[in-house]
Amino acid sequence: MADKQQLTDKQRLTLDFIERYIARHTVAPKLQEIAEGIGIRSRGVAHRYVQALADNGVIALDNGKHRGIRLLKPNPFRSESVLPLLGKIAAGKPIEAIPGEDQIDLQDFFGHNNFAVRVQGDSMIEAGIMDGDTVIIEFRETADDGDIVVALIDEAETTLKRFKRSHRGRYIKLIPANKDMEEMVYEASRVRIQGVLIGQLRKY
Amino acid sequence: MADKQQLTDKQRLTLDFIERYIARHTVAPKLQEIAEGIGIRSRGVAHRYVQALADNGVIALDNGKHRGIRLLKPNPFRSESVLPLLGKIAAGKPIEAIPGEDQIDLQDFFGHNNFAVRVQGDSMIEAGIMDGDTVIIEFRETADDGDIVVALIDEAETTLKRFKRSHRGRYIKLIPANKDMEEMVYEASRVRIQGVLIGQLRKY
DNA sequence: CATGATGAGAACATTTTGAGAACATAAGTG
DNA sequence: CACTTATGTTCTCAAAATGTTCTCATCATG
Repeated sequence: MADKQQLTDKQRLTLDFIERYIARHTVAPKLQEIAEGIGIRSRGVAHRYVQALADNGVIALDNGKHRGIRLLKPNPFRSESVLPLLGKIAAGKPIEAIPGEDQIDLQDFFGHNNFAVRVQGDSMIEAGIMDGDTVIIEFRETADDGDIVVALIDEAETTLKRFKRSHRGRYIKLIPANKDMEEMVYEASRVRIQGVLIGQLRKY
Repeated sequence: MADKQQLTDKQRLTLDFIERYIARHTVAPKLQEIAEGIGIRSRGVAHRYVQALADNGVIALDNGKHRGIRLLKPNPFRSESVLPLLGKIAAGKPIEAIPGEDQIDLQDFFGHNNFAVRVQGDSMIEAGIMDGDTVIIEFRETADDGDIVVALIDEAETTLKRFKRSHRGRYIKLIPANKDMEEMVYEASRVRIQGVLIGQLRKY
């Protein structure tokens, strides 16, 4: 039985790179990308390693096709959309799994009408949305009072604010979450909703 | 040819464009629009990609009809950990795919040693971490000064604070991000790092 | 010295991509 | 309806990108 143990260092590095690449991109890498990924320049050499892995039985090649590498074993780097949720912090005990609430699922973030926008500025800082954060927006043309929306004003300026109707819908208030800034009121016709905030995330 | 094939790069790009277009306009794009959207000039080439997608079964064509493309499946090729990042929203225009558009990849959140914790309390509110947020923690036993860590104090109490050594490492400061709260200093032996903050997210 | 792992890169084969002409049909207009 | 225009479809020609195979070279090791 062919085994990973029999691989040379570079072959293992190559396999590792391929697995990570697929986990990240969902498609296999090109030979050129593999070469760069393992620190060499030659496509030919990369191909030699790939061929060795195929001979070894850990991958299969779709002969001649671009990106024609398939993994034959489960990918240890595969992407998940759930994370273990280990309970509440500052609760006085070491962190432990809490029965009944055991996973956080980010599937909501990846709906088909969703997109991400990088936030600029501090206008929503009291809502915990800081400069540089990424917000997840669901594409919609309408919003309810209290929603945080991406609004296009006068077809010119885009902004992230809390949404509120006034004067029976003839006017729209866009309310920042920052006490140094003032809310703005526009005629409804000047404001177009581009999407509604459904999530926020930040990387450190 | 109706078999399930791997899509080529351009085919995937085409599918991606079509899905985004439909999400925004509710109708399918014309071939000319697809061509421009994926950066080519030839309607014929765009048609070739569309035909390939139809052969692959991810879309269906209303033969000959204008805008006669229907989506058949949720896109299995867009990674579940990737979202389009529309960065700057083009002034004066509806949100559109921007050439050179980037992606936000949540792959980082799903590492093997990561877990999620629900935050209780306001001790880190000035760092934009609010009550009810979920933080992503990488399991580690050590931290650098300035990291935000999950710390276990006296094997009894768990807390999320900014980490700082003092007195050459004999003491450890745990610093809240809330001016109403005070930083706390412990002997190093009383504090055990459980993990380091690498991300934060919130659902609305 | 013989051997094996490694790397560069040339040369070639095949796949993938692009342009655009030509035609057929759908959609719009009077 | 007749007519025009726009759009979808099919085709050929070509270029670019990628996979494959090869030779040559270096280095370490026994």
